[in-house]
Amino acid sequence: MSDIPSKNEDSETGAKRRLYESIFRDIARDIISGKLKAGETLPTVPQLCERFSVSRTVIREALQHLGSIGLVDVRHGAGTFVAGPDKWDLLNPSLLQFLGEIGTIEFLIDDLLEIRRMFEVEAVTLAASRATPSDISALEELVARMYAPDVTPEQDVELNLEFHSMIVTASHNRFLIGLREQLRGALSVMVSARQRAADPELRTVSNAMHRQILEGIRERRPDRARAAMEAHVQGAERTLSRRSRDKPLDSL
Amino acid sequence: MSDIPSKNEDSETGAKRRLYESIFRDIARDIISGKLKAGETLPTVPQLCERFSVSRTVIREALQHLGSIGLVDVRHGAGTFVAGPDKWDLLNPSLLQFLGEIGTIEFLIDDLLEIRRMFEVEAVTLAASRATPSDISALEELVARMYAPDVTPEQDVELNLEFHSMIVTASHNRFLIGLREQLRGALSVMVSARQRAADPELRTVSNAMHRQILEGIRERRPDRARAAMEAHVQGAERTLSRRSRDKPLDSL
DNA sequence: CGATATTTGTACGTATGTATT
DNA sequence: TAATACATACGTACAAATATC
Repeated sequence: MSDIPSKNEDSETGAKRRLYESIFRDIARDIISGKLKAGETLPTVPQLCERFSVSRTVIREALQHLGSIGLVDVRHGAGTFVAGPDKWDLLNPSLLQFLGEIGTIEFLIDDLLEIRRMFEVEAVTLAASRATPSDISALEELVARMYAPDVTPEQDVELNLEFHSMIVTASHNRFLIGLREQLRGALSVMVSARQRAADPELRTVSNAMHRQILEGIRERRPDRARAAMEAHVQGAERTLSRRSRDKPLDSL
Repeated sequence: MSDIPSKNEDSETGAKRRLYESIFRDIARDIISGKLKAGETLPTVPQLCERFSVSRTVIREALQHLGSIGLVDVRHGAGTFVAGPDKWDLLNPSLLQFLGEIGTIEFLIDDLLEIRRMFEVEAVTLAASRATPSDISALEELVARMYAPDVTPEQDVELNLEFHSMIVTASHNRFLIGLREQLRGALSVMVSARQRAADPELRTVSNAMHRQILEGIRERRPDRARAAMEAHVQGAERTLSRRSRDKPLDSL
């Protein structure tokens, strides 16, 4: 035991702290990419220990995480089995991130757009009847920043996510706020995808809509805020939806 | 080491398998009940090891779980701090169960009703445009069972939850289905509460509404299904809401 | 500011229990 | 029944973050 680094770092990606993570990612990759097929069994825990040169503790942790997002089914006494896509927990941010990195999320786009529409529209309806003065001034400040001329595309994505996040906060529904955390990864994937797919001029249109939404909230007119949000989300649907199109978007 | 039972069982409740669970529950109880106040520090890990006579592994697991539902904040190098209610993860089923057992969930009822309304209404709208013949026949069979004269209150709760669960399945939106799992605990709490609070005659009214919802789905009329679900959920809101009432419900 | 003590984090190896085959 | 495989818990060692003097 002499050449073990004092800090666990991946030489390529840098910044990896937990040993189980790289193992988790390795196996997850193989499952998502289809290299490991549903129903197959993984090697036994001692075999995995040897292959990855780690202790049972680490392998157990990796398998637990894989199990918690539905990629494998660990059965006491029997073995660890690869699970099919229907068992995957699509709400899990790390799984979504993998799907974005490795495979494709195209097959989820329409489901995502739907859930986004209902979530955002309901949130803004509540926000328009409940936002506090401090909620509103925070939103105003954010919208002002969106209008700045020197906003980079990355910043624009960030500001967009922040805008929608603030509206959920302003809904003052604690479950909605909890669900926002669950959906954060999914929404993030979509906002980025839209920006890649859309015209550069989109930002002007989008900002105008943000302002309308804000007006609806500020004037405490839930119907107006709701309608503005519906229009806004429909814009994303037009850009990204696969269901309502004949031709596929190859820019996605 | 002679009188240690070969299986970890709680003599009272029976069926407890993991050592960390009882510790987790002990501490969670003290936090939810207010015995431990926000900002206080828990004993150090070695102290907890001694107090509960278990190893670090077990204490660590208990603290991790407490942290994952937001009851404590474990800070590397500093200690473990009790978190305030605003940090609690209300979507977590075990936390909700605790709140039901120990404290009260009254303060959450209105938030719950709102989230339920939006969730159910949107789900049924999608279901009405997408339900497959097998979805529909499963719903029909379930509604028929609801009309049986000898349904116990417990069965009625179960059938209700199953009805709503099936509608989500029939929406064929994979994220909605994922969220259903997240919300299952919360919805369950509410359906039970309603049954306790409502008139016995409610079941007749409620069943009629279930039938209307089913009709809307079967006829592929999203608007009709949506309206029926809205009426149905408003019934629950009338029974349970605290926001729209002057007098508190003492039957809750 | 720096040295030191305290506290949590990670990983190891091992022993034993329990479910499945 | 026996063999296999996962599950739980223990104790230890060292690393890393924080607090304190």
